[in-house]
Amino acid sequence: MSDTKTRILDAAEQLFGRNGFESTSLRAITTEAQVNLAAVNYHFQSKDALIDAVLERRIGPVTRRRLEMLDVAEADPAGLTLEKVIEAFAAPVVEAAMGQPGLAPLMGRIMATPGAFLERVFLRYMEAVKSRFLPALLRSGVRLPPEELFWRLHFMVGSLAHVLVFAPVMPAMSNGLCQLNDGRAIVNRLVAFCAAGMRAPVEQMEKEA
Amino acid sequence: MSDTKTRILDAAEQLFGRNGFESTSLRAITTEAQVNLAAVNYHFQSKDALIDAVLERRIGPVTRRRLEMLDVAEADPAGLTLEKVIEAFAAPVVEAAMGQPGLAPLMGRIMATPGAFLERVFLRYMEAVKSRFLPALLRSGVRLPPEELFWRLHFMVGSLAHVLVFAPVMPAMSNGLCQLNDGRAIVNRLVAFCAAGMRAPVEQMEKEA
DNA sequence: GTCTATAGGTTGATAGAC
DNA sequence: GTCTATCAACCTATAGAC
Repeated sequence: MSDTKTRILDAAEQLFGRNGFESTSLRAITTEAQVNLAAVNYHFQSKDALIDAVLERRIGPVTRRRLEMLDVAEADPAGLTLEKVIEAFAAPVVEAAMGQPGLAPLMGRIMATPGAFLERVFLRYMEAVKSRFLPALLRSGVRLPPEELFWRLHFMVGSLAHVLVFAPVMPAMSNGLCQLNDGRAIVNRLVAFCAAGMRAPVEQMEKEA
Repeated sequence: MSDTKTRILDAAEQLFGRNGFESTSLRAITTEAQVNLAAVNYHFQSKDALIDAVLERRIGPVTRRRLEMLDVAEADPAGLTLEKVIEAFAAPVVEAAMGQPGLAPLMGRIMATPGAFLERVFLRYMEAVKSRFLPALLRSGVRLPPEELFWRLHFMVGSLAHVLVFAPVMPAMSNGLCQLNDGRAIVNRLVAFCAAGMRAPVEQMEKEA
C-alpha cells in the first residue's frame, strides 16, 4: 500500500496543510514523496485533481463518522443533549486530525478557507452535514431565532477550525501549556465552550433612532 | 491622497484578503490599481515589504483602539465585566473590517494563518495585546486553570477570525439570513457567545487507567 | 516618478524513450 | 509505470530611457 500514488497523497497532504494549496508546488510534493515529477500527472491528471483526491481521502470518513455519531445520539431522543450534537460534529474531525500528524492544518484549512476549494468540499460533503445537524440542534432543545442560530453555528465552526489550523504550533504558542496528545480532552473543552455559547441568552437589539 | 502608493496599498489589501499573499501576484495588484508594474518595486522595495506595509496600515490603528477600549473599561474596576473585555478585543477589528469593504478577509487571514506572516504580526502587535488582555480577563472575574483559559481564548480568537474571513460570503452562505451592515450587532452576538463560553463550568478530566 | 524591456527563476503539464 | 527533457506561461525584480 506504500506505492507511488499513496506516497504522493501523503506528501501532498502534509504540504498542503503546512503551506496551502497554491503555495505548494508539484515539485515540492514529488521531492518529499521521493517520486518522479511526472508521476503526479500520470496517477492524477492535474494538480487540481490531486487536491480533490487529497481531500476526498480524508473527508469522506470524517463525514460518515459525524453522521454515525449523530445517529447514535438521536437514537435516544430523550437523552439528546446539545453537548452530544456538538460532540458528534467536532469529535470525528479532531480525532482524525490528531491521529495523523500533519493532517490537522489541512482539515482546518478546508474549514477556514472560503472560495473555490471550500465550495468544492462544502457542496459535496457539508450539505449533508448541515441538513442533519441543524434539525438535531433544534431537537436537542436549542431555541434561538434562525439568524442567531446561524451566527452561533458560525462561531462554533470558527473555534473548531482555529484549533485544527493552529494545532502544530499550539504547544509552542502556549509555552507548553496546551498539548495535543489527548484529542478527547480538546473535544471536551470545545464542547463545553460551544454548548455554553449556544445557551447564552439572546441579546436584545436596540432600536435604531 | 489617491496617489500611486495608496492605490497600490488599496488594491493589495483587497487581493491579499481575497486570494492570500502568495497567490496574489504583483501583476494582479498593479492591474487592479491601474499603475505600472515597476511602481511596486519603486515605492516599496519588494513584495514582502509591500505585505508589511499593507498590514502595518491597518493593524496599528486596530491595536491602539483595542488598548484604548480596554483602558476605558479598566478605569472603573468595579464595573469591569467579562463582556467589556471581550468587546474591547473584538469590536475594533470588526468595526474596522466592516467599515472598509474587502478588509475583513485580510484581517481574518492574519489571525487565522500560522507561519511567517502571523509571527511577523504577532510579535509586533499581538504581544502587547496579549500582555494586557490576559490580566484584564482575570481581573474581570474569570477563574480558570491557566491551561483552560488559554484554550478558551484560542476558541474565542477562532470565532472572531472565522467571522472576518467569511464576511464576504456570509450573506450568500446563510441564504440572506445573516447580513453584515451592522457591525455592532455582530460584536454583540460574538460577545454574548464567547462570554458564555468563558463562563462554562470546567469539565472534570477523567483519570487515565 | 513613471515607463519599457528584460533578466533569471519557478511553475504546471506533456512528449517520448525505456 | 517510471524516467529525462523540455515547453510555454507565469513570477519577482531590476536596469535604464524619459
